[in-house]
Amino acid sequence: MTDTVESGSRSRTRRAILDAAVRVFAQRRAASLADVAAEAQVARSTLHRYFPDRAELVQALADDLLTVFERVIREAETDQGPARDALQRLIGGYLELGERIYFLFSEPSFNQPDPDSEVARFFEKLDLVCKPVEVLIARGQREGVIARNMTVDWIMRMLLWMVFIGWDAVEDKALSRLQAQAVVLQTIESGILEPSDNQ
Amino acid sequence: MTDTVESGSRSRTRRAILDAAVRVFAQRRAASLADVAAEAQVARSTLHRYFPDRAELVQALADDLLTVFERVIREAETDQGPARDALQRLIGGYLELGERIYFLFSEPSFNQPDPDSEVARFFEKLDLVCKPVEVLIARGQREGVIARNMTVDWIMRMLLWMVFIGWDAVEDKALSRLQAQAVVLQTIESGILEPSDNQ
DNA sequence: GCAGAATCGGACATCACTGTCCTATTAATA
DNA sequence: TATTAATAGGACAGTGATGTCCGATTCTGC
Repeated sequence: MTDTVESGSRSRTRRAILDAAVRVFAQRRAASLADVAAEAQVARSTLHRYFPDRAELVQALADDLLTVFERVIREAETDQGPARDALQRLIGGYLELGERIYFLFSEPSFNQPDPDSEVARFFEKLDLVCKPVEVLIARGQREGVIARNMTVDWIMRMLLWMVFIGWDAVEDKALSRLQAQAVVLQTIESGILEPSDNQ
Repeated sequence: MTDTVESGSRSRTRRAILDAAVRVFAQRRAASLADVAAEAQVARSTLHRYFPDRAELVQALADDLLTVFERVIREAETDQGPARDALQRLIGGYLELGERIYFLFSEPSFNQPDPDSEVARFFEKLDLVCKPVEVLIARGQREGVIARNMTVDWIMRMLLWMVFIGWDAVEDKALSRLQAQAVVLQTIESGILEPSDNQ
């Protein structure tokens, strides 16, 4: 790590590029680095000085995502209180990830990473970070709150995707942010059927 | 339309290319035309004779998707019987779309089509084809089967995405095809919570 | 105000993909 | 079998993104 201490402007520029990249890639997954630089109001050569090549930028984004993920999950305190409440907190947190989650699903190089690549390592770390969620879901099933006939894996991937779908709907102006939060939660928890009492 | 009557081999080659394109693009959205040609076991020059440029290939795929969509929705007979049964039939049909549905969500040029483009026209047609689904959902809400506090738009987009997620899980070997069908249906209908009677 | 850091704004070579074109083969058909 | 249709397999130029490099300019801290 050469950048043990960064000057204020350096770290500010770095952040600006990272944020711009999130925004740009969220809008168009195949955006060029020139687009990112433009969005960050930075010369393309400057971008290349911070991130020598595209892969490094992507990885910085991935690391960034990992950090936010970790924080969101930690703040949801998934091991506290009733599983259902914890799940609600978690989903609320996930929704904060916003555009970042889109990146997770759309980055081309994430498609089918060969093992032993940087990308593969990222997904391993992601698994680690998501461990508490796994534990929470298993707990929910034990407590009889979450359907036992679904695999933990399915529920975990579904959770993430649903948040993404909600965000996508907001992007499309189909829902407001607030509506999205509510409707995503409801859909995940109880689906689209009207609760029936004649079951 | 110059190709009023195609020779047997011509239409066969065309189909082979189209099918190969679906497979290849499903695996890697940014695949090159060379990849598609290779998968179709056809020279790249041949591919270009059938589809002069990439846009034409994509549009042919889109038209193809539209056809299948139309058939699936028609076969689900969304206007027959109880709304819930019709919904189940529909979801079953959607699942047949398989890889094709991935194309719908992943094709880069579909990201933010400018109005009055071929892509925009495709989405208009898609809306038309999906009209029966819209009607079905509205009917479900009137009949008190489907949650009334969700917009029809949300449910429609959620349906499609959920099928996609299920297909994605199958791709990842996380679920078998049969499991996917069941778990997607259950998730859409009643979410992940265990039905509680103390509500 | 000055020195060093950071940035700008290009020029440049490279690379992968694309679309066009042409000739030699192979397949289909009358 | 002769003729036509269809394909293979390249060569080729154009294009846009990428990564490198460098001189000129602007910003920052002292």
